[in-house]
Amino acid sequence: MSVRPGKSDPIEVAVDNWEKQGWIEAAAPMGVVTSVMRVQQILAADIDRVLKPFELSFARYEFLRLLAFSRRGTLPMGVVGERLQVHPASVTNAADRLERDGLVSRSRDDADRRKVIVGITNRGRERVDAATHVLNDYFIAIPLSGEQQRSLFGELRLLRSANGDFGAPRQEDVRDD
Amino acid sequence: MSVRPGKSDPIEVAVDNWEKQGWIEAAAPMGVVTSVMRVQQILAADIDRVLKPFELSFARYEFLRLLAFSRRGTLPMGVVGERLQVHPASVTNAADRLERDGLVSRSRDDADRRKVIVGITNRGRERVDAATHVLNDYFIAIPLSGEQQRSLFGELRLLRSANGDFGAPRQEDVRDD
DNA sequence: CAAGGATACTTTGACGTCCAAATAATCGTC
DNA sequence: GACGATTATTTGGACGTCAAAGTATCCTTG
Repeated sequence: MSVRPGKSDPIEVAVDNWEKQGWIEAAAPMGVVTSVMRVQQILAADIDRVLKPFELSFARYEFLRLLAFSRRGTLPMGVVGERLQVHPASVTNAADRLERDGLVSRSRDDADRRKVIVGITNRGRERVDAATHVLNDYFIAIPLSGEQQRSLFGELRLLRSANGDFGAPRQEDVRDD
Repeated sequence: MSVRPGKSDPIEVAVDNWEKQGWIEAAAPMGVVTSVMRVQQILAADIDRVLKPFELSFARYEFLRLLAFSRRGTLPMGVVGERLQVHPASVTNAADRLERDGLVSRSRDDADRRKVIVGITNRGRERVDAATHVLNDYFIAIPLSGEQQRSLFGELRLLRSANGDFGAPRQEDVRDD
């Protein structure tokens, strides 16, 4: 797992330390886990930077993006949390902020009045489309070959799968609004 | 990039949506980025759970681990931030908490009295060793083959490298104390 | 049809992390 | 010695996460 001369990669140093301690089995996965954490940190920082001019966090961007893709541009709060895999309180927080900025609006479901329906506004659509455009430029610039991307995606998918991120397709997931 | 029957993986759905919108080039890297974010979230939650009995966050664990590996068990604050790639304020925060718990102690560098030296206490060593033991069990249980781990590590390393995470080996990195 | 349990969301409060900016102390140098 | 650079700390704010409590509504059961 080590590379040529100039060690200096903090994570490789850590892996080496692990092996020196005799934690052979754990060394490689520790390196993988630490790498994921670090790469996430890098990506998050980049994305925040890209999204800053639009006054969107990644979480709020994903929220808007999800609504924009839905058939009617509206979804119940619960479904949003489910799709985005975030805590209900986080959904409420994000919705509060988006509503304050006039990018979404809330209303009650007539059929089930417990449900709160969030809908993207025209302003929200413009905002998220503009942001997506710039974000896509960033994505495209990521220095991985198609093959590397497929491989990486597949391995990460194994980790997500192990966590039960997407079990058998559930009924609720068939429809999209 | 799609798998067999039961779609229902939110990220694959997003990738499909991207492609349907005609954002072909950006679809795959978007999926990769989103996957990294999601996997980090899963790992962080797992690790927090594992570390909870030791009253350590992952950041504080890494802090202690770093000190425990250093020759003298002490490092200047600045070096800690550099190795762990975190903001100075975060280092101070973590050190405050660790000091409060009696796991590290602070003192001034005699040679350069601007520098604050943090040192791990015996209590800190016991704590981090115990935590490492349990954490290693978690790492070993990660469901990836050796080959997959190497591959994953390498691809993540490309992303870190692109960010300039570990350029040419710097002088400061040669020594370890 | 009334009661009780489940469901959907919100609210509040506590944490943890990150960043920016201001402050303080010290070092090196001219 | 004085000035500019370096090293930490402090403060305040923005976010995201979680737990727990609360409200409103739905649905089933007796």
